[in-house]
Amino acid sequence: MERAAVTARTSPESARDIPEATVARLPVYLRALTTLSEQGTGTCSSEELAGAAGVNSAKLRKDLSYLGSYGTRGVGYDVDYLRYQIAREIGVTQDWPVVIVGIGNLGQALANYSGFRSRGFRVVALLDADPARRDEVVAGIEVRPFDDLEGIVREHSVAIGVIATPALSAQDVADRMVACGITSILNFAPFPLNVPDQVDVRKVDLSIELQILAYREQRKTGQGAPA
Amino acid sequence: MERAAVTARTSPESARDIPEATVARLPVYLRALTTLSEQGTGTCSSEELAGAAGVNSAKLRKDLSYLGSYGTRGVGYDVDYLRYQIAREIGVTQDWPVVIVGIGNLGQALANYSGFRSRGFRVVALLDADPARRDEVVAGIEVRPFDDLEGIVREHSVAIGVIATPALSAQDVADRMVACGITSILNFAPFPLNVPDQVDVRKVDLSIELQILAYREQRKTGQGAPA
DNA sequence: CCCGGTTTGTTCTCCCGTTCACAAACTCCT
DNA sequence: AGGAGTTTGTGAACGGGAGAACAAACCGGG
Ligand SMILES: NC(=O)c1ccc[n+]([C@@H]2O[C@H](COP(=O)([O-])OP(=O)(O)OC[C@H]3O[C@@H](n4cnc5c(N)ncnc54)[C@H](O)[C@@H]3O)[C@@H](O)[C@H]2O)c1
Ligand SMILES: NC(=O)c1ccc[n+]([C@@H]2O[C@H](COP(=O)([O-])OP(=O)(O)OC[C@H]3O[C@@H](n4cnc5c(N)ncnc54)[C@H](O)[C@@H]3O)[C@@H](O)[C@H]2O)c1
Repeated sequence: MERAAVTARTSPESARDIPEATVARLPVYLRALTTLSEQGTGTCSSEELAGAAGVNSAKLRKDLSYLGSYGTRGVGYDVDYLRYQIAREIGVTQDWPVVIVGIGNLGQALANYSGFRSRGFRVVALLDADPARRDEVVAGIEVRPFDDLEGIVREHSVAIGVIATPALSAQDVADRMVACGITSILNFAPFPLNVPDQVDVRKVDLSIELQILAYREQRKTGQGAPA
Repeated sequence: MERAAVTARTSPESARDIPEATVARLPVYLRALTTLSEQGTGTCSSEELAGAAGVNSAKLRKDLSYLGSYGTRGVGYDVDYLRYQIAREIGVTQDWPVVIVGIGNLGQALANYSGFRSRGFRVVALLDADPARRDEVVAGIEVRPFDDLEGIVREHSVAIGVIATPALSAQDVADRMVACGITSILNFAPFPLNVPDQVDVRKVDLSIELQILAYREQRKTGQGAPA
């Protein structure tokens, strides 16, 4: 493995570079472990956990092996211990401040979602360019003008921004975010954002998901049109 | 590849099996082409289209080659012609009826989203188990009891269902959907659905997206904690 | 102390997707 | 008509991820 050299020079504790695909599954394991823990399960095998997470057990074990050797052969994994290790690896042991820009249909739903808070994300501000939206209070947070972005980002050291504006505004918003020092963006607008290399963007595009389903659906029915 | 046999029996025109990854990008190209068309662009090169879609031009050409040879060497692609070909391949030349179950924060945002309609998806019903939600009208559509699912699915030949209920209800809802004949599910609840093989599920998990960003963010700052 | 049963961690192989690079094909200008 | 310039479509090399399979490690009982 030629990556051994690189791995060796990184910092001592848990800093090996984890494959992209594995990183995307760790949150799923985390959630499954939380559920198991709440059910009072103290220990679980890779088979059980894989079942709860909806993945193959071999894949699960391989994924966990990137973090280190946290299991015990012949026994399994200690639920709470493993949960903490994954949480620490992902970085959700502490709170991440987040700003949401674009408080329309989707932005309001996001602001109202309790699942973010419980997973280590704290919405510190809701921003919207529309003056009519000011003074509105969504999820107990006042909607503020978009120009307040820079001040808020500095004050709370915000690193993560969420874009829920129309597609046409998305690039402008992203540019402003980057200028303020935000380095991670979750984009709901159907527009391919152009950002500097050091800035990470993840996009969520609901229409695309439906279109993928439509494609498969069409093939199932022998490309017949729906009703 | 053992799936070749299956492919062979499908109908003659444009029924090659397209790689998963390509299918996921076709909607992106479709949107980029629509934008170009609205701007009055009649022809575009793979380089231009790739730029508008945010991908590599080589990848774009390879993706399009799975559909057939719709370009002209030395010239490029006819925007409207290519757009139609992709739309036909995906199956969005006709309307797909869709039901949304769970009309809470997220379900309401989805119901109000105009982008689905314009991309070939028609919300035929909003369903919720909470009696308090009945008689509410969201996006001009009346919220109906969950038990109406079967009748609606039959009446409109619905093949695609969207789940926006809490995680604990998601599996029940999915089971009911499958029992009614729905064969494609878009799941927003953070729960790994268990469905028969012939049913396609795509999940959208917003918390996971944020957690992936948090992981990368943590590595950027030398695993330091945020403010 | 030893042995059978269990489960992890890892190795190996295969497949899918990405990217490079280039020949084939087309246009336009002379 | 021919050649220069442009752009597509694809063959081939490469890297990463999925899954099977197995050896190493652990537990408990005798
Ligand atoms: N609603 C959904 O379910 C849904 C589904 C899929 C995709 N999307 C996408 O998510 C985005 C938001 O959707 P929506 O339905 O909430 O739209 P919306 O029109 O309800 O809300 C958009 C909000 O963004 C604000 N805004 C516009 N320009 C801005 C700017 N430059 N700076 C700050 N704020 C600005 C508007 O004032 C408005 O409040 C869109 O890009 C849409 O395509 C939404
Ligand atoms: N709101 C968000 O932005 C957001 C973000 C990420 C994930 N999610 C997920 O999306 C789902 C919905 O989120 P939400 O914020 O809209 O929740 P919500 O509580 O606002 O709405 C859930 C709705 O589902 C209905 N419901 C419950 N059980 C049902 C059943 N068995 N059949 C039919 N309807 C039922 C409830 O009556 C309620 O109206 C949740 O699983 C949540 O984790 C939401």
